[in-house]
Amino acid sequence: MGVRTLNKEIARIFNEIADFLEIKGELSFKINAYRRAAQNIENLSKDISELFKENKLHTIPGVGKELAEKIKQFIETGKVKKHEELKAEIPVGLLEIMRVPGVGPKKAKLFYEKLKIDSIDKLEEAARSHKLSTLPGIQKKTEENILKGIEFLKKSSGRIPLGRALPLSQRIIEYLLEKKVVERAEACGSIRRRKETIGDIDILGISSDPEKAMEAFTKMEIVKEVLAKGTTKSSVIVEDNIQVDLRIVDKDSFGAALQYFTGSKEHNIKLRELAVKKGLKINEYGVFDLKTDKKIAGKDEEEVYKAIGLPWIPPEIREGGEEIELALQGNLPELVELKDIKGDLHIHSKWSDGTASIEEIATCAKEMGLKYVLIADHTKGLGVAGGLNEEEISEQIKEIDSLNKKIKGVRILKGIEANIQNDGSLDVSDEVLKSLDIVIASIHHGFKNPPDVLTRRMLRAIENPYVGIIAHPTGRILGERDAYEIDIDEVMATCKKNGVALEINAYPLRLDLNDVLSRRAMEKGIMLSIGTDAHQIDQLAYLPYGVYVARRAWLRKDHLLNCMELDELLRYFKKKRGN
DNA sequence: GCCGTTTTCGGCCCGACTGTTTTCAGTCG
Repeated sequence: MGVRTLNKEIARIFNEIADFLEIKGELSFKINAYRRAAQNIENLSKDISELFKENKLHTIPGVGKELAEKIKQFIETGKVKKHEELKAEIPVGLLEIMRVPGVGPKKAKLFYEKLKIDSIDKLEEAARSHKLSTLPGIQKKTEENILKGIEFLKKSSGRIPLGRALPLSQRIIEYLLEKKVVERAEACGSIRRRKETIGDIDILGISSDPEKAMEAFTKMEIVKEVLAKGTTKSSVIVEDNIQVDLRIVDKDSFGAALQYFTGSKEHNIKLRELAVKKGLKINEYGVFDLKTDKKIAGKDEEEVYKAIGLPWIPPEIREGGEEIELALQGNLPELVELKDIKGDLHIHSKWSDGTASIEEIATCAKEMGLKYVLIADHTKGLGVAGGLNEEEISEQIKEIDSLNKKIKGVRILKGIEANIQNDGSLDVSDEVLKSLDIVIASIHHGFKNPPDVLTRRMLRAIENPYVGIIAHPTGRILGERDAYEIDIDEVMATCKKNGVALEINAYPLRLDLNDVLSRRAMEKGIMLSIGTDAHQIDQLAYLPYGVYVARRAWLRKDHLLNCMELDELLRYFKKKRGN
């Protein structure tokens, strides 16, 4: 199996084992052990097979003797014995049923044992014909809720990309502020942690009149359905079946609530364990002394972390990995910030399939406070995108030279997004590549090549001395296309050897490399490069999404090409080419 | 199933809401 999915696959199997064990009514601690290990494996920056080879599986938090054995089984045979046994014992349909909101392991088991329900269709049929309410503890209301839950599940498109959820949450917050029904509001949950996809939108607010806030929130134009409307909490469904929750808390508890609702769950559990050791208790209202029950913090987040002896931890790295241990030692890295970014290193103009002129791009970038932009249009191998031939590239270079004389304060860099062909060569001659400041190369076709062919193509491109950056290295598009099956570790090793950078493509549906792989690249000493891949002028605004990935990958500014000053950047690539 | 300057055995994070009850289990975040 290609390394790209191994960590995820093992995490998925452990989560599934946990689901099965829940149905069996196993001890919750055992179930949580599987879930904790799954979470840690998914966040692991290293490929798990590497740890296996080095006999270091036990260094993964939450992995002991038993789970290490199961990981070994999977790596060696592609299966986990216990998982297979559980699958034979319990129909997988029960896991599907548990995805219906309101149905957990207990109800799934009850429905299966009493009514032989092992699919969502059968569940729907049984609820409609009121067979469910013949069971103990189930009445009309539960049947109705289950039907609603099934409806929701069918309509919902799964997780929403951050690029959609974040702006939506910001619009809702602006609206609440404008209506003056909240004094302050923040999106929390995975939006605040800037995860690439979001389940639902959680907003936390302070208000002197919570009921008025609830009224305004549930009456928003975009609301399609009100799920619940209480005095301090309401839930609504807006366009595209996205659920939005608003909670109002006291000013004195805002920090504690923000911390609590930002998560992640794993991070919060570790935090609370640490608090208990210090004789404290954390909940969404504050930090309390266990003995006296006296509240000692809660107003803001800094205070909450400080109360348990920690510095404030950036939301992007609150995943329950090693951030708490490092914070305790005072060794948290200084994560890169948007203000550290000096340029956008991947932009298309109307010379190929973009819509903006180079002048418009440069002017906009200057307004954004950027010092440089890399124009990287497609090349002739990508006919559908109006890719440029050598002659056109030379003409574009002339235009950029003259624009650079005209526009001051921002430097337009000459680049190209060369197409990596089937044999790994580029569709542009070295002679032309030589005349450019920075060359990007990427794969745009033949994704389904066998993994070794794809990998070889990529390696050859990286070895081209003029190539500086590999764009969208895994080719995944959220909700549309999985990453291609390249051997990413071999790609990284070759990048390292040749001084080639890997891109964090900031286009919200790409975010490629993702957070986990960007971190792995950084740990291997590879430079990363943020590019918006903008095809329209307003898409230059995607730059922050690249920074979010970088922060989730624990990058500092010295890990990113974009944080170099212009002359430093140019020197870097001159040196790489050997002149 | 994991884990250890209190412990190699006995702990393991916290609270709200809902629907069903009549004190609570199940579900969720």
